[in-house]
Amino acid sequence: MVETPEGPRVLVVDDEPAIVDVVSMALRHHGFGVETVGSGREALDLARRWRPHVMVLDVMLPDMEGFEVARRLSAEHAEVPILFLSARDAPADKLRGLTTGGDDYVTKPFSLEELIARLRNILRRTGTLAEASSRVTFADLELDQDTFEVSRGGRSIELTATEFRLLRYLMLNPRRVLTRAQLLDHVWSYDFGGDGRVLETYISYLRKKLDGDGPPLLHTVRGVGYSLRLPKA
Amino acid sequence: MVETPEGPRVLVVDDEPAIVDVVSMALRHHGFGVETVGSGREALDLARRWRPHVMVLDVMLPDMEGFEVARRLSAEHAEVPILFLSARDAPADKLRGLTTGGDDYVTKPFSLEELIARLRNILRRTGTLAEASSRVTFADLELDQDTFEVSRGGRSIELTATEFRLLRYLMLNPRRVLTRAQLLDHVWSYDFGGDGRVLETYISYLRKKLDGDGPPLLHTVRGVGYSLRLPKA
DNA sequence: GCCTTATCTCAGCAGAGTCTCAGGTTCCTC
DNA sequence: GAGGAACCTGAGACTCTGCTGAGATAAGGC
Repeated sequence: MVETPEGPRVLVVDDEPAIVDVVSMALRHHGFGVETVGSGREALDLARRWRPHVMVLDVMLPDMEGFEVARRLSAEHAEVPILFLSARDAPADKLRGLTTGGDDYVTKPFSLEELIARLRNILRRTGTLAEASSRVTFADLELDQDTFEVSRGGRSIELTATEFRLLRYLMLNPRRVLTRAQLLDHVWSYDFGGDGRVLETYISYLRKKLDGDGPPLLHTVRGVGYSLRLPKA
Repeated sequence: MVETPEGPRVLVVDDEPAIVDVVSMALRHHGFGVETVGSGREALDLARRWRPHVMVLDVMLPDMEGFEVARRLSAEHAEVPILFLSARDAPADKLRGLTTGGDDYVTKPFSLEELIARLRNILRRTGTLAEASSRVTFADLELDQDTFEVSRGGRSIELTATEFRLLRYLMLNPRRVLTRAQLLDHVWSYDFGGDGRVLETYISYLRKKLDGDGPPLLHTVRGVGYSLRLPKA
């Protein structure tokens, strides 16, 4: 009844259909096998039967807290690493202790880039994902997804959180032209409804910080989007 | 009752007959199997019975929003990747999030080239279209739809957005003579009402950029249109 | 609560891109 | 070869996109 997916199995648990939809679609697109449920009870049930590699779990569910789901699974020695989704005002003390286990959390609203990066992190730590490296490079650019360090030609560069997400997404898709919509979708939070011109502002910031010395790597493709590539010699 | 088509099955959903006609004709001509309906209810019905590989779906339908159609199919685990058609002034926040899931959108008025290119993209991503490459070649011409790079004989060529669409259409139909009307329809938006002589201007631009060195590939067929072919030796 | 930092909005500017037009050229028909 | 139609192309106008600095707003740290 439940098909066997190709990639790692992810169980998404949230009672908001909008969130479930956008998250599960993005994950499937990235090659994960996805199942979704809307309550703690169903989550427990499917976790036992389907044995997911990781869960994306809202902390506020209609029937019980997400932490309770985690506690019960742990009690029956059916541990699953969990990426918690929390509201912005969730009790910080509970989220704190999470990053020590194999678990992690993101606060709503989050960007899909963020979610997927953290999910991969968890799977890497638990050994499900072979790909061990958290470092991405392009030309003389280096970016480490664990330490959040970025450097160009050995010179360290300080980036803000948004700048980092933007650069990471570009570096994960080198040379490909990414449209405005793709960038806004992946780098900004899924419910970002504002002016698309933020993007231009951040491109400008990034350029100032990393194209300052050396040949420009961040190119505008007029009428389409942006792309990370080496200037032709 | 519904015939089995050769190519990928596309379900076109729009309540404007003009759009449905022009789109479905273009798709059939490109080897797609096409069915059309004019409302959300019919779309859901046919999607369940006919199992299309992809849907072209207007966001504004008489009985429900296109997003609602997508949501319902998703809810019953009958996901179909969707290319949304939206009015230019559609709420940006809803269109956001589409490029993440495997879905995509074009805003009206669109060019058929654009539509077909994005459709192919979706089918490539979902694995329906075997042809994995985003690169098109003809003679010593190369064109990459992901990076928007074009080169002739290894020498890189810079094209503007319109020049690129025009060349892509020609390269996807090598040796065939494309009429003025076909070119205007596919490369410009379907309701382009302006002077048909733009086409000549752009052909001229293209010639200057890519027939500069090497034998001319872009040929005029007087009274009919243009064609991409090797000059006979 | 205050200060700092990050994020987003806005508006003006510069310039690329698109389209129109007109004069010149090529090709075909008779 | 003359005439006309189709086509080519350079120049210019207009549009529209993208860049950037400055300020408003929100978030985070002390």
